[in-house]
Formats: sequence, C-alpha cells, structure tokens
Amino acid sequence: MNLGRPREFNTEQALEAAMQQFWRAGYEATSLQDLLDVMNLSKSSLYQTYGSKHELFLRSIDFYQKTSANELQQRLDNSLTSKAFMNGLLEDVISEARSKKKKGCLLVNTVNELSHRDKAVSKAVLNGIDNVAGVIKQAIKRGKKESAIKSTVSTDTLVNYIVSNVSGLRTMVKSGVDKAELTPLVNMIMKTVY
Amino acid sequence: MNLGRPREFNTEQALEAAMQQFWRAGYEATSLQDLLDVMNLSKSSLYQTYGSKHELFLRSIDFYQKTSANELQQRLDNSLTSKAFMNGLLEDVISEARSKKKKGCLLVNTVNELSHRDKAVSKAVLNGIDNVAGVIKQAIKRGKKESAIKSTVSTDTLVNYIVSNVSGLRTMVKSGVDKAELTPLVNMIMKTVY
DNA sequence: GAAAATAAGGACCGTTGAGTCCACAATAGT
DNA sequence: ACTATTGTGGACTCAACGGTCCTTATTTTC
Repeated sequence: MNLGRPREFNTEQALEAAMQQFWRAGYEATSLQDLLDVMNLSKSSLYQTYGSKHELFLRSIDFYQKTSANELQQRLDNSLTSKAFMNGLLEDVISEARSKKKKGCLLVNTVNELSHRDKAVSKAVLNGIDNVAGVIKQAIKRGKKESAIKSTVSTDTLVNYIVSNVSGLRTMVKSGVDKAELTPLVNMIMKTVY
Repeated sequence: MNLGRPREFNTEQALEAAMQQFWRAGYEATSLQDLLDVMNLSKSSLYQTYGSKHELFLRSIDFYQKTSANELQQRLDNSLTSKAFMNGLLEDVISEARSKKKKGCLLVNTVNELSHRDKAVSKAVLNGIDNVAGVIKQAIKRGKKESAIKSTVSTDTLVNYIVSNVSGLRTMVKSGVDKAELTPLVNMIMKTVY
C-alpha cells in the first residue's frame, strides 16, 4: 500500500496553520492565497488534500474545537478547585485585552460571521460549543460537589451563564475595552456563582 | 441655490435600507449589487452620494447606533421601573431566538467581523457602544435611586455586566440556542442585579 | 526498469468584486 | 431659451477571487 510520491508536508501542521489564519482573519477575509502562504503548499496540494476552501474551514473549526476542549479539560483536571479553574478561565479571556492581536474565539467569531447562512458551518460550530460547554458543565458539577457553588440555580443554567459571559467578555475585549475595566466584572461574575 | 436636477431618492431612506442589508449580511458578504438592489438606486448615485462602500458602511453604523440609542432611551423613559426596563431589554434579546432571521446587533456583529482590522470602523462601533451603554447606565443609576438594585457593585461594573450578557445572549441566540433554554438564564441575570 | 499511483507547480478560466467614466436627463438661475 | 449645475444609467476597467487542469516529478509495486 501507500503507493506513489509521498506528501512533502504534514497535513496536521498545515491544517493548524490554516486554522490560525481563519482565526486571525475570519473566513471571507482569508483568501486562498493567504492560505497557501501560511500553509506553505501549492494550490493543487490544497485542493487534493482538503477539497475546497469551505471544507478546509470546516476541518479548521473541528481542529480548533478539539484542541480547545482538550486544553480546557486538562486545565480542569489540573485545577485544585472548580472555583480556581473558573477564575483562571475568565482571567485568561480578559488577559487577551493586553495582547496586540485580539483573535477572540474562533467559534464565537464564526457564529457572528456566517453561522446564519451556512448550515454545515453552523453545525460544526454548535458541536464545538457543545464540547466546550461539556467541560464547563463538569466544572460546575464539581463545584457543587465541593459545595463551593452557593448559587441554587440549575447546573445547565449556570453553564449557559458562563458561556454567555465568556462570549460577552470576548466581544468586549475585541472591541477594545481594557483589562483594568474588565477585572471588577470578572470578580462580579465569580461572586454570582461561587 | 440648490441648482441642478433634484435627487430622485430619499437619502435617509436609502441609508436605512443599506443599514438593514449590512445588518442582515455583514460587510464583506454584502456586495455593491446587493446595496444597489435594496437601496434602489444606480451605481453613480451611490458613489456620488455616499463616496464608497466603506463610507456607506460607516454611515450605516452611525444610523443604527443613533436609532438604537434613541429607541432604548425612549423605552427607559416610558418604563415604570428600572427593573422593568432591564427585564424587557433582556427578554427582547432572547425573543429573537423565535424569529427566523437572527440578525443580532449590528455593533456586536461588526466588532466580530472587522473591528480588529479597520480603524475607522472600530472607532464608529466603540462610539455606538458607548452611546448604548450610556442609556444602560442611566437605567442602573435609576435602579439604585429606586433602591431596586440590591447589588453593591459599582454602577460602571454593572453596566459592563449588562453589556457583557446582552452581547453573550445575542451570540447564543445567533448560534441557535432556543428561547426556552435562555429564559432561566435571563432570570438569573436579573436576580444577580435586582 | 516499466507501470501504476500520487504529489506538486503553475498556467489558465470564468466570475465577481469595487470603483470609474461618459453620455444623457432634468432642474435652477439669468 | 440658454447655460450652468447636478443627477442618473449603464458600459467599462481591472484586479482578485475560488477553482480546474495539464504537465512534470517522485515514489512504490511488480
């Protein structure tokens, strides 16, 4: 098996580069040329391997989603308490305000850019959000088990509450609000749950 | 004065149509042809009156912002209590989940689409958010005066809290979460403030 | 080493994008 | 009525887009 000339590039590596580009610039604003540049391959290789710009985008979303969910899961596993995990998560989100390139979250960006007019994309994003929310849910459950969560609200609603605020914070960061202004907000969010 | 042939269209009306189109589809996904169709005018008229697609977009943002802020202000003025106003605002946001076309908020959409790579747009959006947040601030102040707000958190932080959640809710609505799931979330948000 | 198979380079294609320009139409001032 | 001024329609430009395809290169199997 495995006939023919071997690939000169790593498909995972190229996919990550594509994902980074989409993350940085969005779907429409990323041209095929941009992709070829960052992935460092030829047009025919891209089409042969990934099919089309659209399919490549779908795979990029999936790559992002898997990576993010894994990372988050690992963080939760390594956290001493549910509260510490959640605080770290929120702090990370607003810390992006201090960085030059505010990429936000690829899933949130995509929802806002084209989820409403692209069924396949919408599905991929929803699936990604579900996976990420799954980790948040574990964290909330653990918080309840640890009796750290004082709120009497249902787990699912608390999960949505965190998702809403993470997404909201991300948008605020992206719009240019600075970290100092967001810190008290994070404190307030934490206090309403823990 | 007022020489020459008179305009055959209403500039405000055409601007609103353009704004609606941008709101529906976003900047990049709106072609000049789309604009000509909904505004019902010729290419030369558009360029003569509004300069370029980009300038037209800037004016659309401003139009949206002014309209939204005014509407919100009026609602606040007509509300019996700060709490009623805020509840109505949040309910309205999640009610969009029941509508087919989930347009979200033009300002939030724009932040996510191109605020990060277009200085002029970024400025226009920030200005718009400030104006809207201004009305929210009045509502919070009024709530404190009415002793309806039990939270001891500073007014500015509460304003950011509402902005964050409105923006987050909008994103969730856009991503397809349905109203039933969001209602308890709105209740929780209300309870953390009032 | 020939043949089958796969990869890569890049010329090429049709479409669509935003934006320009010019000829013609309509109005106001004289 | 004539001229200056402004509006409108549509042909046109040119670059960029995503995508195709043909040629050439490199490998494996037999």
